[in-house]
Amino acid sequence: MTASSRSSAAVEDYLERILELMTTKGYARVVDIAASLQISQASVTNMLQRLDAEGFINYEKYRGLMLTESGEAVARAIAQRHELLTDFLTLLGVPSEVREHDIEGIEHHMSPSTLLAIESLTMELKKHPMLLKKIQGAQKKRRSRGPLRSEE
Amino acid sequence: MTASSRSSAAVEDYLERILELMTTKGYARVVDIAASLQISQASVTNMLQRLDAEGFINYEKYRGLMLTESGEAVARAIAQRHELLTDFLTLLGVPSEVREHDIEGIEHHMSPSTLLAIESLTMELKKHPMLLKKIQGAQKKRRSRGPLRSEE
DNA sequence: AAAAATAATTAGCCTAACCTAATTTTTTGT
DNA sequence: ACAAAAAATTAGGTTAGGCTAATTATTTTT
Ligand SMILES: [Mn+2]
Ligand SMILES: [Mn+2]
Ligand SMILES: [Mn+2]
Ligand SMILES: [Mn+2]
Repeated sequence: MTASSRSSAAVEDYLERILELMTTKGYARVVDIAASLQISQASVTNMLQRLDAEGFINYEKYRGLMLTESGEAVARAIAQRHELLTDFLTLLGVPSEVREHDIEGIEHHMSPSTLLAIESLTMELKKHPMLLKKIQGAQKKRRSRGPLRSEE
Repeated sequence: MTASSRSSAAVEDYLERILELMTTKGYARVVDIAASLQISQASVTNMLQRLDAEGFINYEKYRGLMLTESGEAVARAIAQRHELLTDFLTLLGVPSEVREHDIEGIEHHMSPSTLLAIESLTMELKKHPMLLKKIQGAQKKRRSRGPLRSEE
């Protein structure tokens, strides 16, 4: 922890994706990150310079990047948070595309307290499959009956 | 629904707060909105012009504003979404300050599917107080034992 | 060893949301 | 009715995080 402290949503998304690319492909070039985040290469270059300046990666022009110790730790925490949320919403039966889209947004706004609560809840729900069935059933019903609004 | 369609987080927060002020105080002046959102009056004026242009409010310079039919409908939906999340996280025992802070962020990133799932879950959880006790208990334990990290 | 293709960088713009300072309008107190 | 205070607006920034087009560096193909 050298300086700043609070990371933006964008920084978190970059770090998360870099770690994922490193893990799955073994490297994370500008062009890979750009494709994966659906962002221009120019924007990626720009952010990499910033991540380097903030000590999350070691970055050498044209030569590539490595996560620093600190950067990797942060990235792993971000990935874990994302996984917990995936776990939770999957359990509830949220369809995977919308689920992942929502998680990409909400993950940046969850404090440790809230995450802990959801973790406890997730663990408990896994022990009660009947309850989960009921919850999923309730959704189907309400989805088919009224699409939105009303009841006031 | 005149034109654009997707509202930003900022727009949603303004509409939500305007409705709340209207409800609790009977009016929402620039100065009230500014104080409530902790934002400068200049920024509020700016946003009000935009909300008027987008058809969410009727706004007359120096004279005040009213939510349009459409603006009020949107604001009510936003408020309801916020309430659902408050209900849910309260049930889980997330402390109120952190809870409200988190909700202010995440509420803008939840699709109808996810909200429906959480609504079903919340209803079900309310029927099982023992389960809630267990969840809250689990959090206390993990909070006191390891503050963060480790276990790998 | 070139030439061509691919990857990366730089330069210059853009927009959303904020801000402060200055100005104008409205409301309030005497 | 007028001065003072409060509220609102305008003018002119700033910052984050995107973009495209042009340029430069690296890698691959012939
Ligand atoms: Mn994300
Ligand atoms: Mn994520
Ligand atoms: Mn909010
Ligand atoms: Mn809210």
